[in-house]
Amino acid sequence: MPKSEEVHMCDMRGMLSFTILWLLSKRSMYGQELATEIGKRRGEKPNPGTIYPALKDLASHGLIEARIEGRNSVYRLTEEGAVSLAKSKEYFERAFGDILLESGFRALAK
Amino acid sequence: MPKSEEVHMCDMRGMLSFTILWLLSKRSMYGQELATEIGKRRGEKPNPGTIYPALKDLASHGLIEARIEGRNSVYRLTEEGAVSLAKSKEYFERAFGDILLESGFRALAK
DNA sequence: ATAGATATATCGGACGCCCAACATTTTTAT
DNA sequence: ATAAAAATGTTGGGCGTCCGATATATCTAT
Repeated sequence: MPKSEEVHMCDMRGMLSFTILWLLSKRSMYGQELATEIGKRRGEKPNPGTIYPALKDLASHGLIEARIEGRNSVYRLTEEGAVSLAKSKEYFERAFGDILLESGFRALAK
Repeated sequence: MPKSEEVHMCDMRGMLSFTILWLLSKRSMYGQELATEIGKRRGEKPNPGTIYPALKDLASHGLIEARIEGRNSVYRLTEEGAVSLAKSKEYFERAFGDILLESGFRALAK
């Protein structure tokens, strides 16, 4: 939460929450699914103590919503979450786009 | 500093330090130059209380080095810093590449 | 020489991420 | 029924980022 109020994310903190919102924009998932997906990107699966508080926080801000399904809490992106994600993506692209674009990565972007 | 020791960065924290290393890989700069450059990417220039501790920390880990020039401390990337940056870039590309690649951003990557 | 601008630096408090450890509940296998 | 596995959740401590406030030193005008 920078000074520009309404946007819950992101400064250079908030990358986990950003990733969660992005993943949920692809499809609804429950906690461990999310953790596994993040693990693929990071190399290591985040611990329960990392993922669940983040989900709780995002839900408390109305950016995601849970629906219980047996032993799973399946999360979906809310309208508000989609707006937040769009803004965060803008920020993210401006802040890191050129870093990502250089060198070997350019090839993948063809 | 994840569990994989030797790498000082990055998890999903460390984006500021990552950006600093990357900027210094382009050219040596002093603190306020770095802050201005980061400000272009972020929208707002980080405060002294953000930038200087980060520089101090990076220097204490041997990733950057200062040389005093009048009223400026000009920082340059060390060998060790270049190695750290390369690893961080790998991590970063794997963790966020596909997020950056989608939508409007793909056009810029031609 | 003095004033203002620029750069460096530290402090305190807040917050998001991170892990290891521990605890509980629910499903699945035996 | 009982054990194992899977998923959720909390706690405690540490770290990196972040800001606003405060302070000091150094250049640059006047």
